[in-house]
Amino acid sequence: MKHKQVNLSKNQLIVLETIRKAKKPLKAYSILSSVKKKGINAPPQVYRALEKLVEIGVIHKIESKNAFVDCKNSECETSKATAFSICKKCQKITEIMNSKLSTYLTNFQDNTGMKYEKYNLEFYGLCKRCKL
Amino acid sequence: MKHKQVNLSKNQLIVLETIRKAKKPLKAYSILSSVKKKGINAPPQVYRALEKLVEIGVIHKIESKNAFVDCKNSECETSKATAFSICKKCQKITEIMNSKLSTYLTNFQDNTGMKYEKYNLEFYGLCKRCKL
DNA sequence: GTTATAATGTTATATTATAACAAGCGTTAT
DNA sequence: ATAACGCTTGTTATAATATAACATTATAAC
Repeated sequence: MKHKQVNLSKNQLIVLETIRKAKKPLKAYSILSSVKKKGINAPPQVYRALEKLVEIGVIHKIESKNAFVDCKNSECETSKATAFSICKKCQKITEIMNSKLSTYLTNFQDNTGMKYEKYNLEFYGLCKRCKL
Repeated sequence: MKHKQVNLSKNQLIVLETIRKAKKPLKAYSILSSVKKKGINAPPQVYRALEKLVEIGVIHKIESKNAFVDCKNSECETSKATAFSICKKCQKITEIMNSKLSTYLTNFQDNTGMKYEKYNLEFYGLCKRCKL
């Protein structure tokens, strides 16, 4: 399943391309400084684009870092079920795509009677390289 | 198992008590304004206390809200394995204590070779009351 | 008691995010 | 065609969150 086809605005496309080209999660103000030359001048323009892109699921926010990555998961139509691993040392962030995990969490029910619609999971640790 | 016994400083105790008395997660600056009358004057004093309290696991940070709650889980010695449910409507936040979930996540291994030491999971949805 | 070390206090500022309003733009009702 | 409306984008200003840098005070080591 491909990403939902949406007509993205000019600013949304610029921000999305910037995030896609980056090798690591980008912060909003870092995006802003990258796109000033393309006519995006002010924070609200970036934050609005980010909000829309998160909403449609083509990017995700790493909450504990206030940073944004593009979604590598072609199954991911919306940002409803996200999981990341974050290396505490090199800060490398990887989206975890594991269908057993997502099935488990999507179906998780506790005893409070709450209906979960969305989750975000962030694992921290040392990546393969940094473990050495 | 009880919380690790640590000698908390005066500021740490004041901040902890403030969070414990609150019925919902508190933001750092809201804590600051509550504790000004007790001699805590500036953000770094609050943030340092919060950092220590998170480290020893007596409070947790709700990353997607930048807010802090006290840990209700007597098993929770450090903030290594945390899960919350967040009502999108009333913002009520509850710590999920479910040993099957925590066992599952603590033992989770993906194929990247990363050793996970810690995780934080946040579920969003509608609580029992707000569903009606 | 003096020196080193760590903890706390203070000032200033950096970083992240949004409110509020203005300008543009497409739709449609006349 | 154009006025009136709603929606998106641009702009200015400021709010909210967090930390750097340095000063002071307390604690420990000798």
